[in-house]
Amino acid sequence: METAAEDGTKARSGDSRVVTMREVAKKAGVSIKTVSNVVNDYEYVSDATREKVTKAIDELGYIVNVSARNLRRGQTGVIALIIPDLQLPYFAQLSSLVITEAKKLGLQVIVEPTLYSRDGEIAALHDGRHAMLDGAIFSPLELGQEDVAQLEVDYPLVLIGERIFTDKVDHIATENVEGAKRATGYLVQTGCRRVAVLGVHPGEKVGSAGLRFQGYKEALEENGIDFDERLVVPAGMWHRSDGVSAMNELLDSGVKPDGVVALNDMLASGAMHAIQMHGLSVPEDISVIGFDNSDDSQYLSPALTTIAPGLEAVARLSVKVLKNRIDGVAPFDSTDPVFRKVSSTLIVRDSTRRVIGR
Amino acid sequence: METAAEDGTKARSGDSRVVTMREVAKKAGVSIKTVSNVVNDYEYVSDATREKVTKAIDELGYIVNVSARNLRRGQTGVIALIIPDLQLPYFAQLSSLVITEAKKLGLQVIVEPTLYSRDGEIAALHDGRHAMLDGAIFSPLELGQEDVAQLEVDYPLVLIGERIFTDKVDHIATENVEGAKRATGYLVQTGCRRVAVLGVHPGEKVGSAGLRFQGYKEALEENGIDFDERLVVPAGMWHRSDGVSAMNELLDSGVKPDGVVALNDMLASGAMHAIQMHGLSVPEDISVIGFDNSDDSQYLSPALTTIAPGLEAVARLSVKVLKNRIDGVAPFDSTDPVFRKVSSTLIVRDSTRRVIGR
DNA sequence: TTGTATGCGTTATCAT
DNA sequence: ATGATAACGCATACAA
Repeated sequence: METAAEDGTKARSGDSRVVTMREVAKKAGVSIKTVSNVVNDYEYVSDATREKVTKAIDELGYIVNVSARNLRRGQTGVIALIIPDLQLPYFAQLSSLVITEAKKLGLQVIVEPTLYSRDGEIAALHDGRHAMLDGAIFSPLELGQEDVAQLEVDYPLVLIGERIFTDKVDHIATENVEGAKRATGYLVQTGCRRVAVLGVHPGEKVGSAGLRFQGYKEALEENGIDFDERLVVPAGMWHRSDGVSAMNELLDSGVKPDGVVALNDMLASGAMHAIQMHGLSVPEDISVIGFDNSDDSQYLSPALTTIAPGLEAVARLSVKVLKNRIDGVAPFDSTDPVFRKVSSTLIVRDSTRRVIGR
Repeated sequence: METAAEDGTKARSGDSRVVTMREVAKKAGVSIKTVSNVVNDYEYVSDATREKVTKAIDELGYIVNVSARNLRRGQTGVIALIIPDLQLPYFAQLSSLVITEAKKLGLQVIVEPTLYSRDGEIAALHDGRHAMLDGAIFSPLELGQEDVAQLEVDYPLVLIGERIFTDKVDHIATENVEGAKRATGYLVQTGCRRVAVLGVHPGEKVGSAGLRFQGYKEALEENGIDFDERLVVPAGMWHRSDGVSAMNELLDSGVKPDGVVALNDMLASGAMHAIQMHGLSVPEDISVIGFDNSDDSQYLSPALTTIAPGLEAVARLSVKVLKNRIDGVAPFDSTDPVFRKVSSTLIVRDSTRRVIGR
């Protein structure tokens, strides 16, 4: 790459400062193919030759021309990451991790926010731009059961996240039911008996709200605690202000919970605020647990106990599977789609009471 | 792009489903050059020819092979966005906007987080990978006055953000002094007379803390209010918990402020929490104003009045300047570096009292 | 206004 | 183990 031209014409036309394989070959006294072999870590190159070539490469400051390589290979080394919104902490964190993992495998990432639109998701999947991408990682939000056909694309695609509506595509899933179950179970362990849940989407089943709510119910059942409808508070959005409203509603209704499972950290943050505004304290009067382990959950007052969904593993696995599909190599070169569920972890901080008897 | 091969060998070798310009040319009964002309919106193509070609392109589903074009042009159509941390809301938002703007100009963006390391910033600037990028937008954090030489790179580079330590490089700056001045001035307009400031970095001048603190002082002076050292609270980090500590410190020290300028929204969020924990109310007892207009500032309780730094404009301008530098075209094809300051806006919400007399 | 021919830098096929 | 050479698909001199 060179400096922008200063005369208003095309840059980098004349000055051929770019070092090519040919020049390296000449300097090292070998053929261009040998240089290529060294650059691509071809096995059968004598140590002596390899050394000579490496030296020439260093001295000339040669770097491969990715465009030429891509043209020749029919690949680009670039993958797309299709997500609802880069500004949501959850996805910002995910993107950050995917970028890191991809870099390790020599892949670059184009982040493509669909901004909560079904059309945006479909466009991102079918856009002609995919002709220049090697594959994609897709976190669906709006696409539903009826859109399964949209996922049949002619390039390697890996699904990530909660929704499960097909077994035809590679999928790295997060642990929603189990995570919520763990959260709820932990509150019970600490002595909570009247555990409320915040952020439920009534009627929904396959989304994160539905799955997490299911985990909550399963935990109660396993612990022999009766389900109480009055402790269930819906919230369409999961922003902090929704947590405030939901918690206020609950407290003002007269039901007195001793624990709260918020379906994400923002709701938890809002809930703690509302509790404190009611003159109650967290965790002495009411324990609060969140979900996502968002970056600032540790900076809340008190620091939030929460469930970490294992985004690192999601990023690592999804990139690896995709890369294997692109290269057509093991271990993911079977025709069977990969399905993998990443386990969640409980992060204990100060918004929950200590476990009894410790 | 095609599906991953399923036999463990290289994908897309044999099946030549890829449509080339040659095929389009044949189908349209014109030369390959003419197709190229149409694809690249060359001016002098007769309408009839253009129509024929466009039709053939549609029917064949042709899309240009970007690798080939890049190889030929010596460009890649990809720029880097070098930022400290994608997980910080401010940078997540910025990235999102830059990606959007770049897309409009046909550019793709590789986001490169440097993770608060000076070495990371230097590496990002000088990495050999830049050979395959057309240019970069860089938001420095750790690099300082003594590193100016690091910015002399051989590719188009646009600086963004607060720190100003060279006039040799294109720079789109944000309005720190003016923004903080506006924030402080607004509190005074609403009747505040004892305005505290949270998050100051003592001794620092060129960073955002220094500049924003300067704005605070200038506003007091212009409004004829005495500067009171006891109302200045330092905070090394700008997380929510730092806001809590800083505000607690202030309130416990006995000084009674009637307004608080927090140097960012996180600090403001923490400050409101501390105020409310002290049994005081926002804005009745104390007004609070933040800085950054972060995505969730509107969801705090009460919704936060804050300063929006105009990130949209930063994104738009920086991408535009960079694109012009890459192409070597007007209006940014002069040899003089561009310097542009983006103005900030006051966003009035509920954490500040109403302006008197309204 | 359009066509012909050449080369961008690499990798892959065949030799040797 | 290494070399010669033909593509890959496109953009551009230059010619017509």
